[in-house]
Amino acid sequence: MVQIPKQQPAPDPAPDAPSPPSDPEQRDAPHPVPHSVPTSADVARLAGVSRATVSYVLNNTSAVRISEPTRRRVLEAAKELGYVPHAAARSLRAGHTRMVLMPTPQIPVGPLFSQFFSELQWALSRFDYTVVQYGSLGLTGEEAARAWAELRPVAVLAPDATALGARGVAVLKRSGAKAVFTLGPQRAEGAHALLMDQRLVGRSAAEHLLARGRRRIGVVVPEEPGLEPFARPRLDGARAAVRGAGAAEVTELPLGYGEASAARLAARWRLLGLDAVYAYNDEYAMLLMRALQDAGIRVPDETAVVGADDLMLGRLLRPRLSSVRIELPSGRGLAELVHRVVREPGTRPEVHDVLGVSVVHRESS
Amino acid sequence: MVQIPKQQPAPDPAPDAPSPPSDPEQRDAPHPVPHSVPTSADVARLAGVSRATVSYVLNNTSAVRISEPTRRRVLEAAKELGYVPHAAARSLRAGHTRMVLMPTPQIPVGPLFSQFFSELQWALSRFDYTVVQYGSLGLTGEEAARAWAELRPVAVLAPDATALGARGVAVLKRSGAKAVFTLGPQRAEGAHALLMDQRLVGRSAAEHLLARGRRRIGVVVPEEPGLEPFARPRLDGARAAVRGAGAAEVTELPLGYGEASAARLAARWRLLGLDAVYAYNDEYAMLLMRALQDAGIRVPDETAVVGADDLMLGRLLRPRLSSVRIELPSGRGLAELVHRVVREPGTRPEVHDVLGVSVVHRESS
DNA sequence: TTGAAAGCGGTACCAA
DNA sequence: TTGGTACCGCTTTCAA
Repeated sequence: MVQIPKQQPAPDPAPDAPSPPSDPEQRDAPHPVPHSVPTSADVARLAGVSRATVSYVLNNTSAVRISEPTRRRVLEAAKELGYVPHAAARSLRAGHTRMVLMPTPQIPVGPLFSQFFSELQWALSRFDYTVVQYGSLGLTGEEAARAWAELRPVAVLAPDATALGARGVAVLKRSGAKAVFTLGPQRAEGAHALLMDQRLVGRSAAEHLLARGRRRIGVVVPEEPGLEPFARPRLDGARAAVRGAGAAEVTELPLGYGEASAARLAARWRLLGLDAVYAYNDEYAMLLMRALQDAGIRVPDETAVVGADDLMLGRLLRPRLSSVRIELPSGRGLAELVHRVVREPGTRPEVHDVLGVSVVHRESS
Repeated sequence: MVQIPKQQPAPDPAPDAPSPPSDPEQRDAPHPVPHSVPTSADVARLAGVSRATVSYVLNNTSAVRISEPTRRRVLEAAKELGYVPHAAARSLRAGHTRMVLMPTPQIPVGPLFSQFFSELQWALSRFDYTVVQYGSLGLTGEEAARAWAELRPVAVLAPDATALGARGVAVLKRSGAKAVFTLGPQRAEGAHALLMDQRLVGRSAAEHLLARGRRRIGVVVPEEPGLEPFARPRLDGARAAVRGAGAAEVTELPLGYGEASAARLAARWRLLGLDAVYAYNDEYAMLLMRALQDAGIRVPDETAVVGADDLMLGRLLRPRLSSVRIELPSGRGLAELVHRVVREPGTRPEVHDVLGVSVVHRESS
């Protein structure tokens, strides 16, 4: 094992002596003194100035000019003590934060969304916002909202699987949030929405299959819980597309993410009498396509297969997997939108339809 | 395009107006006021009690018994106002937080780590910690540490691609962090480490190939930046394994994540004279294996292929992909460790080697 | 150019 | 059982 060099906790540098008689259990500390955290008062003391001056210097307050020598003394003192301002104290005083809170999505996100989120984060930080992801873990809409509201974020971007309801939105707004957005397949009353209408995905896939002359279309619905907010609308979208086309129909196909489940489905495939399948996304599509082939079903001759997300890996199977390519909005655009709403909190909630879809036709369909 | 129901922003369902009958100088508000955020003082006023009492009731303070009628009045007032406590104020007063800060990893994480993280988050919340992911975006170790320290987290779990140095660790500790962990392939002076030694992965893969009688082993190193902290040690691990075996050698193979790059590599494959390749992870392995097959190289006869991460998708190719299965520690275990260190901040930094690896032999090797 | 002091929203001690 | 009040760390008038 690696050797850990010994570590001696620095002795309390500022003995805080002037503590009034009222400093009882502060002394409960055992041996290795927990070394109290330096405050701006400590910096002031060390630099021989007032706390006000420290604040002026450290914030480059433009309304006040501090002499160069003083400035330098303060800066040195701060560095010497390793002073770091206390964000909570600051925002308490300021009466607002620059925090954009984004509850952690409950379901594992793919590379597409990761990329989008990372871009968004970067763009928001250009506007001087601090992006924080907060795990809410199984709290219902309103409870979750209350937990988030305690942090007094200036904006909340909620992946709406959390089912933030109208109530939740209200809680957040009352707590001072200037902008509340949902971000996903559903929307919430009172909140702005970046609506990612998953029906478009299913619709697009189904239309593609119809255009290829297929009529009896299966739609895979993952059995994994948590995927439902995505899977259900995709199925609905496919249904809607087919409804417009005469003599075509949709069959719902539950499928678990594993070879066994796929094999089971493939085994009864011919009984289903389908000539095409849209398989939720590329992973399920790859899984199913392989199982079909193993069961002797010819793709795409007997059954066409199409997935979604246009993963690179889908191109590696033979036949290459057709897929619905999904495009999310630019993080930059969303950041600007958030910024605008924050500055004009009055604006009525808008719904932005942000999902771009297009079919990438390859060999499987 | 699916029609988005034309959006009429529902008239504010709760017309904020009806401030309760008893609401004294709250009336300073002009028109449809931005309606200032209710504080515990507002609750106290509405309930006709002191702020202290409000605090007692809302926190179920056990040292103090509040009469049932008072209790109820306070609770009602709080609900009526939609009161949510201000976390910053609370922690300012308390002198500490229960926040566990986890800087967002810079590189996209796979399902393995996502799962681990989600479990960890859940387990920490059982200990009443609040897990927060904070995007630091391109700050160097010490700057990043300062930014994190402003939040005064009680613990920091840093995916160490952020290169949190000894300095960064010191900054965090001075700011009051009781536990600082790195979490990944490297470690930092002064911090506890959950060392995920990636060399094990490469070593394991190479040993497997050697055991299968292969001698001239290629190791794929992704060209994507950001993967280096993982890729480099994996390569080193493979080198180390081979060094022990006589007459074997390792060839480094840069590869970009795309078919073109893979095809290029495959085209010159026979010139390389390799009889096996360990391809960083399953995605790169799948990519390369397909390219090799397309170039007429027989897998595993001519060249054995092994990946890592044991993705489900790897089982769908033919031959099925052999892979190094990686096991991360249980989130529960780590949560307990964090909790322990928080309670005993004196404990010297320990290095825990947490990566479990095992080869899953399938058909590609 | 600098300092004194009020106060942001809670909590917890002490008195009533 | 309740209320008064002194803080926590920081910013920002207002005076000096």
